[in-house]
Amino acid sequence: MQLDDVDQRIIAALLSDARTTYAEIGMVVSLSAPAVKRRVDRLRSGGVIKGFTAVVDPAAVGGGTEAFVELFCTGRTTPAQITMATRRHPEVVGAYTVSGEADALVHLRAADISHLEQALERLRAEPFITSTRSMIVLSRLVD
Amino acid sequence: MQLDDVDQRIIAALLSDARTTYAEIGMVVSLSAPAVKRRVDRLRSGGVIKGFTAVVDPAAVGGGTEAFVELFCTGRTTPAQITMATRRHPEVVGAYTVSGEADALVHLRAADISHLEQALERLRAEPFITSTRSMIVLSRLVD
DNA sequence: ACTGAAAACGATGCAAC
DNA sequence: GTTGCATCGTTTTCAGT
Repeated sequence: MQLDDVDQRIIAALLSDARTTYAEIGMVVSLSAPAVKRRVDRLRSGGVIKGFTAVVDPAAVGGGTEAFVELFCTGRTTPAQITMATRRHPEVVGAYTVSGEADALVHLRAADISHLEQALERLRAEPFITSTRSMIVLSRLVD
Repeated sequence: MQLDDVDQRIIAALLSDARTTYAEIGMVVSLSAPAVKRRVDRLRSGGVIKGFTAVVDPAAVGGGTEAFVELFCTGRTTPAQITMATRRHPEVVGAYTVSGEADALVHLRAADISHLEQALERLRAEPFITSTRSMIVLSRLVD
């Protein structure tokens, strides 16, 4: 999908505040509110904008303890398998297949250390996982 | 800050769609629109809701190639130093101090491999970094 | 916390460039 | 093909109860 400069600026506006009104965005990009809405609609149906969400403090909503876990899997493990498995665990907020020693990297978010330990234990019980290496997040510097 | 069950459901509604109208949320949680707005205002000023943002396809906006980089730092490196340094690089979308072998984990997002390589090179030039270990993201399974 | 009114916003059709 | 204007229905917001 083709994005011109106006689209980029509309996206930038929505990234910084998804509840900005179309008229307000229009002021910035020199377009009328309906024109902005049409572009946003096009961006949404084109898959560029997937949706709008709130940015919530993880600590306030029971996700104050995080970890990144490297997964080492058996030879014939497919990405689809890892996807299915990780989706079953509500603590998983991100999962990626990666190059390097590990096969996958999983981002976990739990209420506290014991919850994290429990989630990790559950994750490690997946049959295709041979071993894991955990990095517990001590502090979030950038996000 | 104290969150009751209604607050949680309001947050859940806004997480799934930040542009949901207060009236619509009110239908779900059995409250009038003004009552919902007052709670959202309270959650915002209380820091639970930090803002609202669009969910954009990274590939469409010049961030289709990602990597997680483990940072190994010199003995007297402070988290503040790492924060300052990583903030200077626009490709850094996340940075965390972690337990384990590495001192920090940095999440990079670049347009393509060569852009990623360039960003990594720039990052590695930071004086307090002794070495790095990169995991290039092959596919995003969950996010 | 609800109700009601005024102002602002969102959505759609139609004409124009 | 995209924009702008006008319109109508809805939503937000602030008062008062």
